[in-house]
Amino acid sequence: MKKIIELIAEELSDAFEQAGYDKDYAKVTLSNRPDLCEYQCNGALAGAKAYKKAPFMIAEDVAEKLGDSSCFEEVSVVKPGFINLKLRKEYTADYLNQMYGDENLGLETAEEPQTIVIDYGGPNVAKPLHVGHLRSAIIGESIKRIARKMGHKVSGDIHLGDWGYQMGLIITELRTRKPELPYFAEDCQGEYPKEAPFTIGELEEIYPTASGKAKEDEEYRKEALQATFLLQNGHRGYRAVWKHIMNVSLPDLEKNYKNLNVYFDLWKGEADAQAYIPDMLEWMKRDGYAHIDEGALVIDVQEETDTKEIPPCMIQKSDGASLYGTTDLATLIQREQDYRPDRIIYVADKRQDLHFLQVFRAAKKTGIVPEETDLRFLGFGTMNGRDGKPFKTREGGVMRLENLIAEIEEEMYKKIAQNRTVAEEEAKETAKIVGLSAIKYGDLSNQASKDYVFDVDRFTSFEGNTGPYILYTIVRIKSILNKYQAGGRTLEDLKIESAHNESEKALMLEIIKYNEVAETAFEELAPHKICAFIYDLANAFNRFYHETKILAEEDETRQRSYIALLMLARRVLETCIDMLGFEAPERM
RNA sequence: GUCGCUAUAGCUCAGUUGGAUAGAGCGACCGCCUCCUAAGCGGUAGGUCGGAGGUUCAAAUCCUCUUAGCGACGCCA
Repeated sequence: MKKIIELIAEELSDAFEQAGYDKDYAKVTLSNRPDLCEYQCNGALAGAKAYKKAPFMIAEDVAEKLGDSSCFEEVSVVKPGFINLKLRKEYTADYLNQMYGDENLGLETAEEPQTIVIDYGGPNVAKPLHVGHLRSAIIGESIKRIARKMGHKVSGDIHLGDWGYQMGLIITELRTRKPELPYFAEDCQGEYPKEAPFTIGELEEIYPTASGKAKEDEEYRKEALQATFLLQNGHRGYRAVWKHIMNVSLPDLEKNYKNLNVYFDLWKGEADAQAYIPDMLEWMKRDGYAHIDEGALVIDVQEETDTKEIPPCMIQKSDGASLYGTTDLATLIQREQDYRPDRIIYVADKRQDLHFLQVFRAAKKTGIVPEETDLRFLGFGTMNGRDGKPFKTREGGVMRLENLIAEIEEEMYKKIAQNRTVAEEEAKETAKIVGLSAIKYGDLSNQASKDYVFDVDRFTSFEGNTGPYILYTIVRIKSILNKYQAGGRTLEDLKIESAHNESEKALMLEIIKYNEVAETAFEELAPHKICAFIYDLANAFNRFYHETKILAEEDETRQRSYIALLMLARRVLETCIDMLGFEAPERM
């Protein structure tokens, strides 16, 4: 379905042309004066200069041609030259009925679906997830769902940190504790045990211990670096330990992400890119893309139009080891081979901006990625505490993600228990669902690129612009629909009538924006626009709800129209929160 | 030092890509439950859009300068 704003713009285009003006001026926007109109066109103001004519006159010429349009109930021309438009109620109702009948709610999916890889999450294996991982997971998951809703072929790739120094640290610590293990015997040729020599709990303790030791003890650090080197160069025993670490760690990561309603299609990591590195380096050198500078192998990425100096992309350290950029480029080779993506979106901390600029340029320059491929970096800001500084525990440490989630759930549980008398089991389950909405909505309702303040009290509140408020609205709708059906009535063959009152019309005008909002959110990779939309929609619904007795309505046709409108509102809301990555409970 | 980002109500944030009277929520104050979930709804107060210039019929939005905060700047990821 065409967007409502397009349909209006088409009417205006025709009118501008008929009146003898360029139709490029017929741009329509949502009204910023809802007291005066619903939609507006400011084209007459813009065209005044070109036609050397008072904007008011242009507006009147256009308005005259709009006179017999079936869209508008009212077309008025105001002061300098605004064209103010009000939709006919029948026209709005008709559009809503079309939405109602469309399983995609009027959203036009991409005519040529793109293959998109979204690189997000980025946890380090063997290290517990902490709040620093939250934004990437939440934003990436939402972008993935939005892109998918738009009809694209999307793969979410977790891009594990599974090949670095932390692996060497763990191996070293394990070796210190249990030197007798076969992995550390130089001459072991046989099979290694299938069972891992540690549990996830131990693993999570081993890493910080080793990391701490390495900072204190230079010898230990060297040993860990050596272990890292050996692992990366095929040491049999270390590879086996690495495999164990992966086997123990991945299910735990999967479980934690599942708690966040985050699911990856691809569990690739840095280790998977290693195979491509030697050839890549060879090729870079042979074809003259890379050269040695200060002992390191680098690719120049400076461009003439740059206003500042862009340091080269480094792909090999002077000691021969690879780095971040190396792995990212090698990963691009792998993705190019496996998926030939039209677009790759990286969701990571905005401080990595320069790094990705370097990698993208290097990838394009060397032909690793074709020129037309859209490499996009979506950088997000820091999650701060209420003091405006990076989020910490009360003790000042890094907050583990599990603890944060548990804290929110606990908070939600208290509120639910306070307000409703439901069974323990259900209250717990609901607290989980509502708590997740609080965390995710709290994050996503801000522009991703900005820092934001994570305020537990505010996010878990049912008042104002929060996830719980949105869910509460959906639950209200569900409740009415359930009661309606309980009366033995069906939800079949419903039809939306023209609005019967102001608040109903306002609700309709909100619902109607859905397809445009979804499209914009995708184009701009901006989940916060969906949040703003559903908040407005929830407000409009709650006002309508407050003023309209639905179940007590005696006129059956009218009641069925209300019910249809509710169904539609509910579908739009649920589709939207699904794009944000959470869901609504049955009751709360 | 160079470059980038940010600055909007007491607090937390929007602002439809240059348009009319800059909007929400929270907090404060005032109303509304015999009625589908009051976890709701309505209202009042609260602003020199960091500052100064400029472009334009029109600037929170574009340009220049400036102040403050944060961040990035070759061998970490």
